[in-house]
Amino acid sequence: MTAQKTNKEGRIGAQNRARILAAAEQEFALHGYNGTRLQNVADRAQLPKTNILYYFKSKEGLYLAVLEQILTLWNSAFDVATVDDDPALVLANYVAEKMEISRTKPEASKIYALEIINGAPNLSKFYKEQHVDWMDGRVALLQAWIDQGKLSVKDPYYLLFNIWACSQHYADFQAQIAALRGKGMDKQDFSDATKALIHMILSGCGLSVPDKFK
Amino acid sequence: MTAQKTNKEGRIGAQNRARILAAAEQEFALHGYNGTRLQNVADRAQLPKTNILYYFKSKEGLYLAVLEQILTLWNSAFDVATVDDDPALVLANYVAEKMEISRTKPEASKIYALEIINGAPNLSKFYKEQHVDWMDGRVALLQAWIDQGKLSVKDPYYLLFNIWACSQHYADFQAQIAALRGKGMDKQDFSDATKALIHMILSGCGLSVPDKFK
DNA sequence: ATATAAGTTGACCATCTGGTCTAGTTTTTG
DNA sequence: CAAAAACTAGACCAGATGGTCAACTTATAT
Repeated sequence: MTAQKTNKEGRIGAQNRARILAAAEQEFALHGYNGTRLQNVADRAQLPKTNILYYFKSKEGLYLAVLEQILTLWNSAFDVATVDDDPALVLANYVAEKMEISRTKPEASKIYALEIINGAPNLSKFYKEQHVDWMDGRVALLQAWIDQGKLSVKDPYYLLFNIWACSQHYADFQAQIAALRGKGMDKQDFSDATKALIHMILSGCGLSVPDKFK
Repeated sequence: MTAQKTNKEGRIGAQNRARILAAAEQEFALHGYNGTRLQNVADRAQLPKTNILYYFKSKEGLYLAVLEQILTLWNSAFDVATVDDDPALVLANYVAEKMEISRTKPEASKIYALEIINGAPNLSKFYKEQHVDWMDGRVALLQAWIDQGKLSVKDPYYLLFNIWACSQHYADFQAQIAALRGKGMDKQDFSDATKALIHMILSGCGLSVPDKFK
């Protein structure tokens, strides 16, 4: 071997990639995959369109990169909770985390929603299997709490679905929410909505709300 | 004036319109507005593409017709509930209605969700105003129940948002739900999910579940 | 310093797709 | 039975858009 391969990506490259990814996230969230124009992504990133194709092989490649970045957001303390933890605290924290993502990263939530609504054609088999494994583990944990009499729900699946549904709704449907309320949700509104949601979820499980979330 | 204008639409026309609308609903739900090809709608409706443009002036016209049809689904007994009605019964019925729509008309829910996620660019000003009026009225009703001590929630808005979020989730995210459960939701599963949701919603409001929904 | 890799850029193309045009056929109506 | 309206349908086009190409400039490493 002769000269060692350089890092294959200079500082400029890393910076531009990030710029493009951020711009693409906005555009995909706003217009969906098919509605997004590479030219618009380029304009938003203030780079010529050709550069996007230089860094990402194709529109699909760009989308997959955005999607991959989004999936890392889903990580949570709930992932590693055990049967010895307090269900009320764990669930309340999980809801609060989810709501915080909806507040700070609504674009990510929207892109994910669009992907699922369209039948998840671009989520890798690997991710799907991993997600099923995660779900199995969390359902088992919830079931253990149920068996211990710490949690009162019939089916753990529906509990998780409802948590996701409500928390993501505040990101995905923000246009409707703002229209119906007459104003957008500010930080305080999110705090109130989070408390309301935690109250509802925990009440439904026969748990009382920890002071921290009252 | 000479001959009176005929009905402007024969029997064939009405039938074809319905066929096209049904096909378009499927396609729009599956691929979104931009991802939908008129040719695919035509194939699904088993009609030549040109016919679609004949009955609906343009792709946008077709989409608007589909959307309009969908909005009529949203009508509910809750719309006309009064302060003298029983909150538990009214809310439980409302949730059950919403879940039934998710079960029987998931495409409609998906198209609506796609529309809102993208900022509701095609919902008419008229519809939006009407929706705000509806919301104001329903919020007032909920507030009246709260004032009477029949209902225990801090903010009626979040209650309604959470009801919509959960019920629509079972339609919009059916791909994810089926993947995580290992099988799709059948009628019995929907019945269970509906009971779980009603239990959660009513618990969160300090209401007990009517026998009918247990 | 200079060679090599990384990054930039405008010109250009192939294809796809919504929509038009025209010419015809069927249905309805008086 | 005509005449008019409703409906069918293939051929075709204009514009948009993802993507390629080749030439160029800048950065990096020895």
